Amino acid sequence: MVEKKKELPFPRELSVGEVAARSGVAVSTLHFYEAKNLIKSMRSAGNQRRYPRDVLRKVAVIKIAQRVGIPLASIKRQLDSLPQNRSPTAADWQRFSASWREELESRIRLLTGMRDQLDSCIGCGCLSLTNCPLRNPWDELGKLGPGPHFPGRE
Amino acid sequence: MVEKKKELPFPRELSVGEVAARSGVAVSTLHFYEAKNLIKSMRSAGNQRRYPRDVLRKVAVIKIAQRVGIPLASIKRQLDSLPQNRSPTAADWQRFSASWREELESRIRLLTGMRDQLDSCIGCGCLSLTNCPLRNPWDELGKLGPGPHFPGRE
DNA sequence: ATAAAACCTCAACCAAAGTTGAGGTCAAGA
DNA sequence: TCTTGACCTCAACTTTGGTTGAGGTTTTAT
Repeated sequence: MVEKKKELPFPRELSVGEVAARSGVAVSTLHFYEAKNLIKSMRSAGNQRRYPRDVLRKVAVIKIAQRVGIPLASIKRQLDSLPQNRSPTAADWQRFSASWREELESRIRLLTGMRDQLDSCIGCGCLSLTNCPLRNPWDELGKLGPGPHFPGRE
Repeated sequence: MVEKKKELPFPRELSVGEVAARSGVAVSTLHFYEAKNLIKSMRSAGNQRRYPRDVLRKVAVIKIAQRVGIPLASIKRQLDSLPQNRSPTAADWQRFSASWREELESRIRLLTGMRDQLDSCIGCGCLSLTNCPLRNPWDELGKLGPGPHFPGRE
């Protein structure tokens, strides 16, 4: 029996409007992401965008990474690192997730360090130009957030 | 005895280059801050900027607030709220410091909430479109960071 | 068959936080 | 005095992450 790939009616390709509606981003944003090579599309006979369903997950990943504070350029590098011969697996996304976690940890450490410094500044009435550690980020605070060198970020 | 204000040689007015050198920001940045009304200057006979020494503290405050993540427009609103009849006191700066602390707290709460969500995402292999709370910021995470409404921020 | 809704491209625009450059003036040391 | 360095203004450019609009085509529903 030759297993012909049938056109299943349900998981068919999505139009840009459908992706926008389902992912919650504007159509213009999808155009923008495509221009930036974060996502790509096939085209219909009449040149309209057609997306595989897995674009929804990609857009979700982009939005979450943005919420973590990762710039699109870095997200693109991460997406580019996915194997192109197959659809990304849960393990692939988990690698992303893990690296975001490191980024988050480091940002939290940095902010917490600042908050604690701010506490002593409140206490001592400082912000003084000579001795407030908040003045020069290269000191104690710098040590708190040298950053685990987020993949693909310079 | 009439107390004539003597020109003290030491705390004299500073040129833009001196302020740049001492505060660590570029001259162009000082111009920019002045254009945005964050700082102001007197002018010499030849139209060059002359700053009172206290501009150094103001610039320091701006830089620290920026490190906390506060946009210049909000910083300006805070600076504008200072009494203009006298030089800012330690108590004035402490109010700033306290409000930054709140801002920091709220950002830390937000990031921590995200990190914890991310943990469960790593655990469950999710990022799934249907059940990952990271997908819709309006849920649990939203509640973590309604923000104490940072003064002068909308 | 036709009209409305959705889509296309390309260019321009927005905000934030500055930087860069052109063309000209001011001030300080040799 | 004269030259160099520091300064002046104003306009344009940069980056990030998009949005808006004009002018034209495709798809879909009636």
